[in-house]
Amino acid sequence: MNLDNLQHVFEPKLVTEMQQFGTWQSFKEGDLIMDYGKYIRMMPVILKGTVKVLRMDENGNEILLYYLSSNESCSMAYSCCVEAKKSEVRAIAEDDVELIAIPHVKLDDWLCQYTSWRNYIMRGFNERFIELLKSIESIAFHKLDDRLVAYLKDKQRLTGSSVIKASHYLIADELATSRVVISRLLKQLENSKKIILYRNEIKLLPAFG
Amino acid sequence: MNLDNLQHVFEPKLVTEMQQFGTWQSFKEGDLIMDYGKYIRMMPVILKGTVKVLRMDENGNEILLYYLSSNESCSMAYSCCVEAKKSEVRAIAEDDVELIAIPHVKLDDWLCQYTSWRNYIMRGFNERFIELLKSIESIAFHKLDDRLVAYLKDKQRLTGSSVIKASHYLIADELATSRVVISRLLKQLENSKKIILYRNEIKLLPAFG
DNA sequence: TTTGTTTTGTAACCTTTGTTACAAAATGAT
DNA sequence: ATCATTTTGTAACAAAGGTTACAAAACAAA
Repeated sequence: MNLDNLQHVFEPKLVTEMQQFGTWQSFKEGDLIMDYGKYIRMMPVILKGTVKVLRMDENGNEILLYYLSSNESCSMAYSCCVEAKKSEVRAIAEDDVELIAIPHVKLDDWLCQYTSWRNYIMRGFNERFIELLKSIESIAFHKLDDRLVAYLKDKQRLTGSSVIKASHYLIADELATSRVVISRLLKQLENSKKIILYRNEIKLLPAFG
Repeated sequence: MNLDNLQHVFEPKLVTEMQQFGTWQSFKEGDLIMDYGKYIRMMPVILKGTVKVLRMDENGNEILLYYLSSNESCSMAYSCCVEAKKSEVRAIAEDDVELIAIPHVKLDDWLCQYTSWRNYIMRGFNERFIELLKSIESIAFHKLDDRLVAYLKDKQRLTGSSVIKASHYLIADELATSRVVISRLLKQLENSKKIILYRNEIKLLPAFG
């Protein structure tokens, strides 16, 4: 079990407790980690990989909320745990993911005992709030072309690669629009020499910024 | 100081501490309670009235995030407190507002000491997350006419009155669109006998739903 | 009343986004 | 190779929302 990263964030005693009481889980790319309506009894702390968090409405429209990477936690899960609420979001493994699921009894104990844990949790809440605010800003104030560019940059940052593997259909889904619209906008970007399009692949050129 | 409501939520000992360590503040309609970039050192617990929480982007576009009423807290403030962050939102008194501002040293103490406080805080986080998710859903998946209707219903519920006092301009601002568009949609609603328009006033008719 | 300000109504037009439909290209399976 | 499936390209059109411009109405102040 790879707990190296945790050592940098939490005190040794807490890391030991996490090993003791947490459940280690691993997921393959595309695996469903959490789904709408499922009861939440554990809070995940991500050790490795990236988790995609989505929101769907009644009509099946889905939109990307944010990504969680190593040492980040799903804060929403935490606040749900306390009252054993159902999930309001869907979480999918973006690549291979390892995490520790912390049972909710420990969550409260640690909050009192470990300052590092309390800070971690509060920082998580804050970061998640800001992500959601950014998401709202993006949808409310920016046009699709800007949002698409931001989306591609996000992927680039996240994967560390300038080659993005995704179909137009997937992108359309995550930006809550239609495939034709995305194809159109991508083609514009290609025409202005900022990207090159392949099947299931988009190469970001230097001019992309 | 009106702490009656608090008695129903928190144990007496905690209410006493809140009186002792909290700072009582009152605001008139329209007063600025919190603004972008200001440092947050206290967490407000609302005793009376309604607070409007807004988000603005770089270009000055503003959008309504949610309302906070009695016994609700600005959870975002909490998570900011811990690391003395700057505010990411603006909060305005929708009507006359009374609140207690809790200094952040006490926040942590109470988290350990009082289960009622911990639950209150976690419930707050959860409710705020859900509000933001709803907001995202609304913007991403619903057309303006639906959003406008939802907005009016919200105001109705909040004020307990079927007469909404607001200019088209204000509504446009809070829905992040332009005045002309709102006037157009309101006129449609009037034509279909669901509302009646006056200056600075919108009367919701029974047919409004 | 007169004047200035705010609010609302409306038309005309433009841009962005969404929809439908169909073809071509790439890929995978048999 | 042949066939089916997935992905992408593109055109044509529809709808929603944004913008500009101007006038009328309501209101406030002098």
